[in-house]
Amino acid sequence: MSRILITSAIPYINGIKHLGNLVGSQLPSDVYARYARARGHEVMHICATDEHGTPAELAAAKAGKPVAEYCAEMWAIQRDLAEGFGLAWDHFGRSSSQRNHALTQHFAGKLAEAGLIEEVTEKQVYSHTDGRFLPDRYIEGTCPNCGYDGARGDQCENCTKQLDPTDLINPRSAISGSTDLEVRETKHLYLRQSALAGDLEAWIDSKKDWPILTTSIARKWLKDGDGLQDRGITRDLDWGIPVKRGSEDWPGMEGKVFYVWFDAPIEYIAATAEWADANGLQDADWQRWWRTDKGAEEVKYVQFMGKDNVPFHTLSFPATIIGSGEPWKLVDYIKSFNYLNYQGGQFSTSKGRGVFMDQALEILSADYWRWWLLSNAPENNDAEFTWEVFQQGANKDLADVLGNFVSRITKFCRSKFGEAVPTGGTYGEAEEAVIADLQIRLATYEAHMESIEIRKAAAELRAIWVAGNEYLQSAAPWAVFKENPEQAAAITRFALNLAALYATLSEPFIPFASATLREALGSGAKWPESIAETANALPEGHPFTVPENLFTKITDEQREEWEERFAGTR
RNA sequence: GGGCCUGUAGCUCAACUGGUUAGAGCAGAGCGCUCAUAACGCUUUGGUUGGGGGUUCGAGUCCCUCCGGGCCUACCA
Repeated sequence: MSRILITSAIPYINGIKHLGNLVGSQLPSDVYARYARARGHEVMHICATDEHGTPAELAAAKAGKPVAEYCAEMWAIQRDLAEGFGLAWDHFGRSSSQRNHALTQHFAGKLAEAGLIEEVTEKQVYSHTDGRFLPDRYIEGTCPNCGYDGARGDQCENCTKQLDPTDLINPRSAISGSTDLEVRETKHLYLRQSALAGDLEAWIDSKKDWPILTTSIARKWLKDGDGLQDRGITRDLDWGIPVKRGSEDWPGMEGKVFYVWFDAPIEYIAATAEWADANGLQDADWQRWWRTDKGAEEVKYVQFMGKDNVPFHTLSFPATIIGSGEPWKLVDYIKSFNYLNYQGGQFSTSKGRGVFMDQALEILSADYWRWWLLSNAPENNDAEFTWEVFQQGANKDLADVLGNFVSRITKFCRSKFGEAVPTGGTYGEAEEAVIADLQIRLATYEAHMESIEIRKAAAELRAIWVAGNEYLQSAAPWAVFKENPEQAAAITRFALNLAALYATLSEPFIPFASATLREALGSGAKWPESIAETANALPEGHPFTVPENLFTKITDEQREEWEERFAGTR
């Protein structure tokens, strides 16, 4: 048994996440964490909200609330939705926590000591009307290249030309529309990532088994143009972590905060400290996950994220860790995901396009979403959600293959033998063959889970479900019963034990249905050492109840209604 | 513009470092079963692997080129 630290990319605070966000990090990390726990590993599964930055301030302003209050409310909403989806992390933290304040300031101090922080005076656009500096993206105007009026300060969406805000003709604030702008000088801290480029490249090169999506993005940033660029790690904002050197003030940086991408990944560590605090534990209890001098050397650390997050996790955060000169844990494996598209376009938070977590739970229970999203996870390519494919997949896999298997065997048993595992008869060749087949499939399933091949694991799990229907069909206890009730009893007993096995094996993907099934059968959750031993896990005479149908089918009427309902914007 | 990924049956995807007649699931067709959520099982029809060229004894896999889709490009996060 080993110790596995698992983090999911932390969702931004400014709204409810859509299914694309969910399948890109939180859902696969949950499957992996549940699997690792089931196998008996000691697991720390961490997530949090990412709360700082301009969009959070704007969203709070739009909601008419102080930003701290807004974030607290949104954190609670996201926590509840995560619970609704069965996302079982050990702690769901907040990047605005005191723990993260202290750690972020600590890292900045260490980086400064190591000579990796540079102070740079630069010019930035300030909006008098908005009372704030504007990020390049929040400045709009006419593109000097193509004349498009909606060009942003970083790039023109129309002609794709890279721009500088001062290039724009008639620049205005994208927030208020105000043209009362001025260019001001402001001082910021830069992390000298360029000085660490060699270390980072060697480290990336040593990761032979990482997804190509992960390493190719990292290499692109390392090699492109002049190589890895230094990165500004401070901003002129109110909401954020005040810039300090450890616990000391930082002269000249008063009133500034750290950039959200500097403090967000540090929250993985801070959230683990928050976990210790919340559970009345000591610093040593979280440090054994994160400090290689305090036990974390033996920890396997796995991160889950969408591809847009990869540069920060392969380069910026490791630069912070390595640059600190302290023995912090570096990630061992980064699992990255492509995007899930919605009905031929993109999911979009800003445009309200697609299905959002709260809406998804309103219309169906979490397992439908978990199963379909995970068995179609965008691992090697962007994937596509359409209502028709979703309906087909969920109905076939969950209702017909798994749900109906449980239904047919429990109801058959009830009608012929009553609601207890029947006694009599013995297992023979047919059962041995199923055991042998499932033993191989189990090994394949475990191998896919361990290499975090989510789609393949799901396909193998489905094949394990199918084996139950195949067995029943060929063993035909309903026919055998007429001639040889003892033999029919053995067949039924074997099939009931398969159902119990399925409850255990399916738990990482569909925890709610798995729990329902375990409760109905009165079965345990212990991961099987061998299939043979599970064939009698439910002993003769063991009472059970027939569960409600685990999954009802999505009807054509429902599908059409939802297709209509979610066609526009929320 | 640059970089990366990608194009395989009607649909969604497989195919370890190039190696025998390119495989699954869904959808379609036929048969069977009647325990079950009109569910299940068996059989079966679908592919010049986007086009063209090249390397090789051998190419879905490597190279060139053309066509299509997607992402990233560092101050949204």
